[in-house]
Amino acid sequence: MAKGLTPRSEDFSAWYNEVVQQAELADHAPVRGCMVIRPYGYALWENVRSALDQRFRDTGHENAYFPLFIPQSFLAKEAEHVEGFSPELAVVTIGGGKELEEPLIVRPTSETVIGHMYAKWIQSYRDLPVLINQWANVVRWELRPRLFLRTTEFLWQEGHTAHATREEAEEEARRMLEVYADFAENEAAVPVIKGRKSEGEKFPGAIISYTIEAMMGDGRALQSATSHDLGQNFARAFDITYQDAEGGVQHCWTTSWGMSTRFIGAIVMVHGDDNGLIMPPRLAPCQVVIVPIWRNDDEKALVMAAASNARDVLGEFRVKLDDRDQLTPGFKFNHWELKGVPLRVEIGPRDVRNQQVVLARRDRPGREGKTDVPLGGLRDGVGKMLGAIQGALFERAVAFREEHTTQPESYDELRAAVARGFALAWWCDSADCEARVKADTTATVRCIPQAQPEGQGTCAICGRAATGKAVFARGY
RNA sequence: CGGGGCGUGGCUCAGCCUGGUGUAGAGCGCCGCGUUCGGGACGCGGAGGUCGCGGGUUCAAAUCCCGCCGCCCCGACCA
Repeated sequence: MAKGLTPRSEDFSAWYNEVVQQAELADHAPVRGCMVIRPYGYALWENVRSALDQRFRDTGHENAYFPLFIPQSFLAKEAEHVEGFSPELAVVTIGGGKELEEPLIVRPTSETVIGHMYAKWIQSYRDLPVLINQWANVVRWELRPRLFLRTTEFLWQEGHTAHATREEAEEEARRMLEVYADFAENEAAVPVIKGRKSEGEKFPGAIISYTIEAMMGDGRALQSATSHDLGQNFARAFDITYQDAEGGVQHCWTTSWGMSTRFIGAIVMVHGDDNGLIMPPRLAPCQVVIVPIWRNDDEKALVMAAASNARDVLGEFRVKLDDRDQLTPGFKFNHWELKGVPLRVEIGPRDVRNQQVVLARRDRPGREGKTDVPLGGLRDGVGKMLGAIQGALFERAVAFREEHTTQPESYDELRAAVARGFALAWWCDSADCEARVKADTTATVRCIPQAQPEGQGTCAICGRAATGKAVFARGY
């Protein structure tokens, strides 16, 4: 076990805070609730960003940038929206030393400004659909901040689209949910449940909110991305209209969807172990670290030559040669394990003699994860093993989720189930039952999964006829 | 906002209860030199602190009293 790192089983929350800071992903900023994303954490975010951005482009979206400041009056135009966001707004009242005529909101999300602009830009059905994404920072004055999971300012992308018909908008919202799920599972190795938010949990101003929910290493759920069908709510509020082919004037149908730096927290909490982070290879800032081992200057020359050669051979991967000569190999092993580098290449005099290296997998601690690989097969071996680690992390996360998911029939069973993980339970879709669970257990309806079982049941809370199965869990 | 905890070198903390031990300590980290290096090395030398801030009590305050500020953790809110 890592020195100075609280075991996950002892205090998951302490483990999380320690690993985020010790692995140098992020640090607390001087302003409460704000964080500094350090280079290692930012590199991870950049990899998340590229993988998502490519998917957005592939689905026809373009990037743009809208302003940080929003006139206060804009927020008020959509009733649910203003009600939902008012408590957590940062408001600028002074600019250039003078009190502003109208206070400015620091954007908590951009539906309103973007809606305002879309109203200007959209005239005809020929202008539709508008498919825009922006990468930006937003500010929400949250009550209890936690690094990555809930910070006052955070980074995200927010997609905003406008369509001619309800069906198109609905299709877009669902498409982007698929994009998020594909990203989460295939890039981050984080298995997710696709579903719909309950009425009480949906985005302020949306008619339907879709979500992907992931299980963290303590059995709690994290909403990892959302995609909203906004119906015509914002189009009406901001007068986003178009003229159709028949000459009539119609309101657009809009969507919005986002994934944030919060997802970094999911990567940490899904894969990490008592030795620190485990980065999924496809997103890892550093995929392979080479640790040279020597006893004297002669060996050092020999080993360093082999090590830098190995680095060149592995040029297609994100590789680092740790040539710091004041640190022992054992220290470096632990250091890079804390940082979650998926694969380590050890090269010592013995390996140089044998024309081989030792590969050590981060996801299998100790000797069990080590294999000898001949130099000739290094490049292929590393490629294959990174793929194997990516797959193993996903499988492990799926297995963990299955182990911690139960299908309660009774209310007592449901209460027990949410204490240790997900409860997939029949639910009558009533807010009363949802509120009762929340009051008794702090768990909420995380989503109503797309994949619904055959047959029918009765609500595990009230016993009335259920409308479907829902995932109940404690969330972040 | 409710509950709990904490502010002392870069980090983690001891010292405070019962004021005075003389230049305020430790471990880790950091700097220099040397020996080491296949799972968190060691020796020697060194740098670094207005004890969160402001008052008060006292011959004397890190220590006692009052006020303030900040941070962390748990809950309500939330991506």
